[in-house]
Amino acid sequence: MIYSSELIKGTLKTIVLKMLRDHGRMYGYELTQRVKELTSGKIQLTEGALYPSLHALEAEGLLETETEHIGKRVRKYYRLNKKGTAKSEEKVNEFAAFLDTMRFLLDIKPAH
Amino acid sequence: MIYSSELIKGTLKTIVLKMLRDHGRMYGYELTQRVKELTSGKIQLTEGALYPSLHALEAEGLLETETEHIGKRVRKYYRLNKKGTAKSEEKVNEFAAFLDTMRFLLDIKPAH
DNA sequence: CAATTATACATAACTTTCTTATGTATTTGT
DNA sequence: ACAAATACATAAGAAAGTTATGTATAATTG
Repeated sequence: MIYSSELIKGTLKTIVLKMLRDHGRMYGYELTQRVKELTSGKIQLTEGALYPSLHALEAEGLLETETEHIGKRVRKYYRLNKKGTAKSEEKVNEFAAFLDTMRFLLDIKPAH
Repeated sequence: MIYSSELIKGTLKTIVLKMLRDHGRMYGYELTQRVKELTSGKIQLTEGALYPSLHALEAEGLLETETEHIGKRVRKYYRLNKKGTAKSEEKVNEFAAFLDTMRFLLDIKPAH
């Protein structure tokens, strides 16, 4: 089952920031693949959502970029800066608290 | 802390369907208050989101309504029908699975 | 007892954040 | 050779909220 996209909505930036915190520098396509792998295909980031989101995070001053040439192809790597690292922690913590509240509200049993 | 609204986005219908499954019939304002209470104010449903959402659920054939007059004021009660009850269970289960996936992806420790 | 706050509904304009579609181009696998 | 995968980007449209506004009645409080 791929989650209905309305659930993903609002969590994309959090996912990206966490992935970058864990893996150091990453490029867009890599992010889509890594998340797909880690979730057994249950969460699939679309490029139409991801690239604008990366641009937005960069514009917010959370990411640094470096471009690399792989053969004739261009690859754009993103990396968290200090502000981005702090934001990443903040976002994940906020989401964790949200999870807790929702688990209580919806009476969801903790996953063993 | 009130959760940034982007997180709530996509969960409103799930919350409403679950509340109705637990409490039987409820009216809109009551829903806002009940959710606020249960979450210690951390989730506050706005009327601008809730009423259209209730109308949509009704249009989807998941809810039955009855109007009651309290003094001179009108109150519109909503109740799950059979289809709505099934949908409520489905939505909560889907959200529970999503939570699990996100907990893994974001490496969030289970709450106590 | 006048004024504020709470109760109770509804809708419209706007914003955010996705999806879907489209475009370009290179590299790899069959 | 052709298809699929890699790799970026943007634009049109949809979904689902927020904020603002509107209408009323009931309860509370200085």
